[in-house]
Amino acid sequence: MTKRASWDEIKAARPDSPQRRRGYEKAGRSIRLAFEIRRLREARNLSQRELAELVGTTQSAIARLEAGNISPSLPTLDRIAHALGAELTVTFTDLEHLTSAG
Amino acid sequence: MTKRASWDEIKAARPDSPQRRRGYEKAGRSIRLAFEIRRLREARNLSQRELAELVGTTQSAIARLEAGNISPSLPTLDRIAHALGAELTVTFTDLEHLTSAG
DNA sequence: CCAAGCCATAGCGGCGATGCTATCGGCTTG
DNA sequence: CAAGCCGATAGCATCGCCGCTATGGCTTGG
Repeated sequence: MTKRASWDEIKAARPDSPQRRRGYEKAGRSIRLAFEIRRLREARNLSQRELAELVGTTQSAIARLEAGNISPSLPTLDRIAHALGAELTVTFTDLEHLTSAG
Repeated sequence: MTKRASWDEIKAARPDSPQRRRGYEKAGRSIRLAFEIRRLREARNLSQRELAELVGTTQSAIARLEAGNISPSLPTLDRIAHALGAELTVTFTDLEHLTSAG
């Protein structure tokens, strides 16, 4: 059975391999996160070195994150968030129930 | 200079190394994300194998994620979200401006 | 019983993120 | 100029996630 409803359409509408989106989406989010980290850090008047100490790493690691060229792991983001007095939130937003394909 | 305000207190109040929190926080979020993925997948009436195909991976990889024992990477979560018609959101919530230290 | 589909798990190789050291240029302060 | 702090970057080792194959247990249906 498996009444897949309109999911077969979605499958068909898939333009190219999912891997294509990888670099794209990933880069955008990384840059945004990098900005967020820097923003919060400077709001606290912390240097990269000081934040690194709070997080439990080194200055170079923080600089690398703020460069935005990589996709940080959730544990790393979590530790940084806590060190900055913030909270990391990761959520899935269901787009199907909103648009209902209309 | 660097008027660090009450941040020296936070430093001092830090009970143990940041690495201690690692496994703790990480596990909680991983389990929640695992649940979310499974919930969305079943809402679409997709098997692990079908979702794997949409994502561009294998059934075992999906099962591994839904097991919740690991901390998925953001690129992986992103691809899964898209395959499920959802959107991944990662944000920092600033807790300082809310509490203002009492 | 046998076949087919579902999910869980183990093992292995590859690769990206992380931790670390060291270095460099810029800026400020004596 | 010398000293000190700042941030960026390179190089390297290690760790963890990921992709993949293969297997086993479980249920459903002939």
